[in-house]
Amino acid sequence: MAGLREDKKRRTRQAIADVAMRLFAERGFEAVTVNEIAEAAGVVKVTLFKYFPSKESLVLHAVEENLAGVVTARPPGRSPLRALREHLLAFAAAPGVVGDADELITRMKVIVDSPTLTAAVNRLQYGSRRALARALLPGGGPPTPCEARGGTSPRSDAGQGTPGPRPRPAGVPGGDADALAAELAAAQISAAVLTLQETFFQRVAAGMPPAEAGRLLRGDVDLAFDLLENGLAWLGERGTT
Amino acid sequence: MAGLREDKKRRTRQAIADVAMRLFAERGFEAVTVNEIAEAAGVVKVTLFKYFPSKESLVLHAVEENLAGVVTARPPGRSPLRALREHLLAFAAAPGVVGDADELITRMKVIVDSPTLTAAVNRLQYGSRRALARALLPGGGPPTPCEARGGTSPRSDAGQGTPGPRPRPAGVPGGDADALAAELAAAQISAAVLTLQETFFQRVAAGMPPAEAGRLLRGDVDLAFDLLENGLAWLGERGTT
DNA sequence: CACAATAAATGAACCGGGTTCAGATGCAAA
DNA sequence: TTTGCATCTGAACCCGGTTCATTTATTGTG
Repeated sequence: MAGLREDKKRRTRQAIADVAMRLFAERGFEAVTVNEIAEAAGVVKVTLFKYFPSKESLVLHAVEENLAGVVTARPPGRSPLRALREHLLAFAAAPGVVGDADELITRMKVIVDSPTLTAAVNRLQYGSRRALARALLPGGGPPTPCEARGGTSPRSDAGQGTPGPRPRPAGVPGGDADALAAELAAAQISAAVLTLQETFFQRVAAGMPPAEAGRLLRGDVDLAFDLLENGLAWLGERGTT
Repeated sequence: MAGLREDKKRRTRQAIADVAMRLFAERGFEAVTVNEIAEAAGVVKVTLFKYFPSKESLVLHAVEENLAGVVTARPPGRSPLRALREHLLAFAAAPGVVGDADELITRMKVIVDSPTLTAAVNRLQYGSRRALARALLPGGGPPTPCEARGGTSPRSDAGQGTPGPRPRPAGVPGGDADALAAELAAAQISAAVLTLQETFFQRVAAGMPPAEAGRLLRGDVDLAFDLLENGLAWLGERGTT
């Protein structure tokens, strides 16, 4: 109970992560081998892999967004998009919530500078995207308080403009069209969020203080969600042409 | 010119690719080692890697979409979204354009069944997305008839004028908002296209004949691009929710 | 306090993807 | 035929990651 053991484990884990970040910051992610990290941390490779499942996880262990949770946990009556927008705005208001600023900066620098890590971030996003798709489906969000029952049935063609997934593909059961629409929406949303993250990361990695980057992020979030809500029809008539 | 050498190279390459696909189809991508492939193809590992840069490229050597090209090559007056939609519809009309159907089916089965390969497809999409972002920027598409500026690099223009989307984030130079809007649009578009590809892949991998899958794809493309153009505002009022 | 039971760390071998290098082989032009 | 060059080969190597048997603690119990 005293946790003399637990404590040592915690400290070992922290030591590994710290020395890894230090080496990555000095020489770049790809130029450091896990053996070096382990040796510098006073352990052996196999021990390192007992604490972290992969080399990438040494950097990304804390970097994960779960959009699906935000959607399923939203208060009743709030649209998924609005919930997500507010979630991101909240993050923008307090970007340094985890760890201190300097460490955040170096971490983002390391990520942005390493193709392996950016690819890994992409991969994480892929997972969160599929979860989001399920959360967007009526039956998908398990413990959602609102919304009792959802037929696989159609959406109400709510008048204005050209709303949602209108023309049901012929010959496909309704559920499939719904599922595809949810998948497409999730893909668009998480792609937009990833882009916001990247922009934020790059600003911070370039030396901008997190608070300032957060302020800029606020505007970017609004831009992104306006695009998501209103569509890209403007793409035809760009200003300068 | 006779190319006795070239010919042998071509046949060797084809032999490697063929035997690799056969083994992958039999036992799955991850369960086959490159050594096995090389041996079965009558070469050695090093030779294999001279023909294909990676194990993944044995499957994905032909699978690549270039959306940026479609956008920059569009006829004048056509919006990028319309050009892309028509490009995908054209593909849907003739899905078996490359290779024969059976080979297409097994290849997609292999891809869909392998997490490594789906991740690789994702990674490819990341590349094409950044190219698309550049193509969507006014100065980005080099051979665009209109606005043939010789702008070398992205960052040059301090353009003024109303950006596509409405509210310019305060305190941000115009070029950045434009760039971000292009990046966001590209992210949304290529995410949607990837989703369409995945749906198509999965249908074909499940045994649906490519022509039939193409027919379904047509409806999906329209759904996806309607969503892209008109936005996701409908997400709030899902039908029977 | 001593003594198991248990958890964790170690070293060393192994695997698979990918690269490097010196040397063998063989087409091709002179 | 000779020379030159591209290609193939074998074998060693690197790195991320895993397996396994063994050792070294820590903890809970008699």
